[in-house]
Amino acid sequence: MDKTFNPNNIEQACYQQWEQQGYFAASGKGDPYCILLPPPNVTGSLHMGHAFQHTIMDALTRYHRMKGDNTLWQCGTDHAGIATQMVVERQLNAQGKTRHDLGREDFVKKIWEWKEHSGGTITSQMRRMGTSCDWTREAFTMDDDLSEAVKEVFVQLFEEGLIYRGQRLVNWDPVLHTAVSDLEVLNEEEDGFMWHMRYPLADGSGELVVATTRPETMLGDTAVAVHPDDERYQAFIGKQIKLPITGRLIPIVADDYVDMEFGTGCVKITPAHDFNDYDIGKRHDLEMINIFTADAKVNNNAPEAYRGLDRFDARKQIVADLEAAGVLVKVEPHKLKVPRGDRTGAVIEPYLTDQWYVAVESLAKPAIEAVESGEIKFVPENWSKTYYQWMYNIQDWCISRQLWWGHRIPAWYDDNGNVYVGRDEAEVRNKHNLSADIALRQDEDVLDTWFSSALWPFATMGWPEKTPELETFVPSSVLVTGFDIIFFWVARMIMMTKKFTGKIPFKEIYITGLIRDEQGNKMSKSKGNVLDPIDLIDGIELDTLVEKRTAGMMQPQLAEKIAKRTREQFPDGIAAYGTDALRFTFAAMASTSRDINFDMGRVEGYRNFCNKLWNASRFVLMNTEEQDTGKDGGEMVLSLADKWIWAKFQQTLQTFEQALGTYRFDLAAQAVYEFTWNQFCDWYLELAKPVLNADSSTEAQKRGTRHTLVNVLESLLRLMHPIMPFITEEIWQRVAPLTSVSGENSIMMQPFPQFDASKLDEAALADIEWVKQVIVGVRNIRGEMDIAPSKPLNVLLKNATSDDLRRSEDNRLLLTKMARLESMDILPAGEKGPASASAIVGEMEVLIPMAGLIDKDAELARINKALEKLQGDFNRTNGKLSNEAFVGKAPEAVIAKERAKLAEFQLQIDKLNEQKATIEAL
RNA sequence: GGAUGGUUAGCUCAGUUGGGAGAGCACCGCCCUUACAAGGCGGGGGUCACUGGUUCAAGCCCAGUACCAUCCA
Repeated sequence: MDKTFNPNNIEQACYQQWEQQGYFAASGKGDPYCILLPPPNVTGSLHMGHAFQHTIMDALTRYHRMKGDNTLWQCGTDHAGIATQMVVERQLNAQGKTRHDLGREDFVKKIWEWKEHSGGTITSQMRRMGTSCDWTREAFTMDDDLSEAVKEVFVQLFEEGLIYRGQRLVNWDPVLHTAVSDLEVLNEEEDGFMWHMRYPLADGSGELVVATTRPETMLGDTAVAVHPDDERYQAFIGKQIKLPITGRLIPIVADDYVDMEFGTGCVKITPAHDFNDYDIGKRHDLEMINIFTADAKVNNNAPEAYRGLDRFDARKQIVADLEAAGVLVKVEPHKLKVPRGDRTGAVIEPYLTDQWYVAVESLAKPAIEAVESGEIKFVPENWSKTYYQWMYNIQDWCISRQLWWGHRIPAWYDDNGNVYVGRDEAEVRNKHNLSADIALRQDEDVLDTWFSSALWPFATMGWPEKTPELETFVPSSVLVTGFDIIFFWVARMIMMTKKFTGKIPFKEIYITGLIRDEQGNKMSKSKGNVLDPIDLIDGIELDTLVEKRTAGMMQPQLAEKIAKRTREQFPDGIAAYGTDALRFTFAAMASTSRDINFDMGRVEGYRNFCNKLWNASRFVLMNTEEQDTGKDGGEMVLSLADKWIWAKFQQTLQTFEQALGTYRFDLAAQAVYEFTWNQFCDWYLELAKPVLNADSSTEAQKRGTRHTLVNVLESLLRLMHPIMPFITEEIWQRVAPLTSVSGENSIMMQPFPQFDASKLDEAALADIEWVKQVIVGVRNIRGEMDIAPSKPLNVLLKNATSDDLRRSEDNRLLLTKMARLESMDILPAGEKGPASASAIVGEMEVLIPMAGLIDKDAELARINKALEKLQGDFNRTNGKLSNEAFVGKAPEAVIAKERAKLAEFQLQIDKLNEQKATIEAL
């Protein structure tokens, strides 16, 4: 084995081996355990959030596979309508072309080509992460079978009247020329203005001043509204306004939507371009005047002077004209929420169009019940509130998109505008008796991406066919995902799966935190703070990293700043930490918090941890390979340390499994880290050395310790495997032959360690605790008294109890080696001993005579410091115990504990005082 | 405006029915001791955001305040 752990030598070959052996497929035996991969965008690449969630899913998958469950991790990718279409469109734009130059058919063909080309990016990156999903079942939302499912669902919902077509106000992206859902619109506060304009009454008897953030929409105003209780405007209600510029007559209506406090208390109403106004328009039966084209330019419903103007140019022009007409009262700076498309950043225009909708109310009900009844559980539980909040206020879902990439809506129109829905044109003709000479054309639109991903839990299992997978793996066990798609995806999966299978899609929903940069900022291209998980695995040179972060930016002016920051943050680029270290980092950071600030220091720390494990394994192998490890029998005597490390391992195993059961990967990671480094490496290996090296050890003792070394390590590797698959496999391959394990020749197919209560040896735990205390006590004095580690010491044990005597005798060799003792003698009872530096272990004192070794003042200072602390502890505890209220009301056990503490403090204080006196007398 | 979460060591974070404040990294001192300097041994460092309340006892429970963050309108 190399002296340092070198991850890239082992990972890839290891993975290929697993995949070729078909280890990732469900075994067909045991309880079903299934995880659905939230399908990543097919043309995307793996980001830190994916890497994080995939680590968790893989840890769960590997754990359950090793536990003997029939484990399936169903993977696949999403066609991601808008996102993918935009990627390919941008490529075309770079060549000076648009998708319209190609036409729909060729453009879609281009996207498929691009999908073939880049579709493997995510999956190959996933392989680098070590994900053990069943690639033979990999699905794609636009695959034929999944497309069939989409059609089937659409048709069935339509036939039940749950899908309908209607004209509504939608969020229109004027760049993409498509409707987008509420969830795809970001409302951010921006600086704008509030224009106050004077609207004269038609009869010339007065005027109203309305305030608006969008003066250009006045071209489509069809009313002015005031609050019915507003005393200022009572006389105006029912009168008419003569709109400036267009001269149209519009009514003044009363509606309690109007906020009397806001602006002037008069609101202009533009039903065709504002959601609130739309509702008011409906209530008052107002005319809806659409004044924009699909590009958000002024259309022919407006006066000629403005036609063809972009909406923002039109705004300038209108404001100027209003000013010229003397009806502009004032302009104030104003902060307002501006809706922008999450893809394009374009200001979203509320726009009247024909769209397809899913009536969700009847679907939402069972979906809400599934969570309320506890059939589906959110982890952490709190997220259910977010879910309810949305579900209780759920709106019909606009599912049509004016895109070319996606599942085309299975609806056909004849020349009279009749619409027919069916699985294909033939079915439609057949069903509706439409002869071949009647021209039908299919709807041009495609379905929202989330429509198909909502079917993921059952469509990937073969629905609408009745497959065994559908029977076995629906519901799946747990969905691991981010809170950002609870609405987009999680809720919709629950609705659709309930509707079409009658079952829930998953029993638990584990909501992970969001990975942010070390300062808590969201990672984004424009901030230039993205990390590519693969770069953490393989490492990357500074220049390459800078180039990567600044290439292809939407806002090139930021490039310089990003380059500078990157050079500051990573002056030497990023080291190659390997997959296991990265995975361990993710696990260790997976606490309950909703934001996870990614800290490079942690990755480095866990890379070191890998190295530690590697070297500990080297040590074990050096001492066991080609030696008798007792795997074929032979007499074995287990030392106290051997029994102790087995006991510690049981505790660790328990903690680990408990943590995993509650999705506390951070606690699980901490448990293995602590055991491996602080117990196994720091203590057990050191305690094992004397046994292995001493001439006094019997062959049975050596065999026992070798056996323990290999077998604890082998068990530990299996314990860690779900989190760190590669390094554990690599080491296991060398360690396993030294043990008597059987079965498949890969750690990932081995059983997970089983808790063994008989190995939880309490006596061994207590005894080694004592040994550690003695050793640490001596080291302590060495460290603080500047005694060279190499200097052997004579120690005296004072006031030793029978337990102390037994323990000191039984562990003489260990104590001598590990505390580096020249001698260890027992002070006869009652004897004071020489002036010494001392360590207290229970009732016993470990004395290191000062003569020639220890400075009087230094030891006095040390004692005083300890006394000070002890006195503080004593006073606090004493205060409690002298408080009648405490003694009267606190539980017995707590009082007893406090009394014991007090006695302990007193004992130590006495001993220290005694030492102090002795030393002072020198 | 409504909702949710956060505020603990220099940094990133744990703290599980309320009962002696923890980890990793960073920092300081000493060590190339035959697994590991990506290491070993030892050490320093915290009015647990603030104010009040409940309690014998509060980082933890309750109320309020401040700041930060996210979601919804």
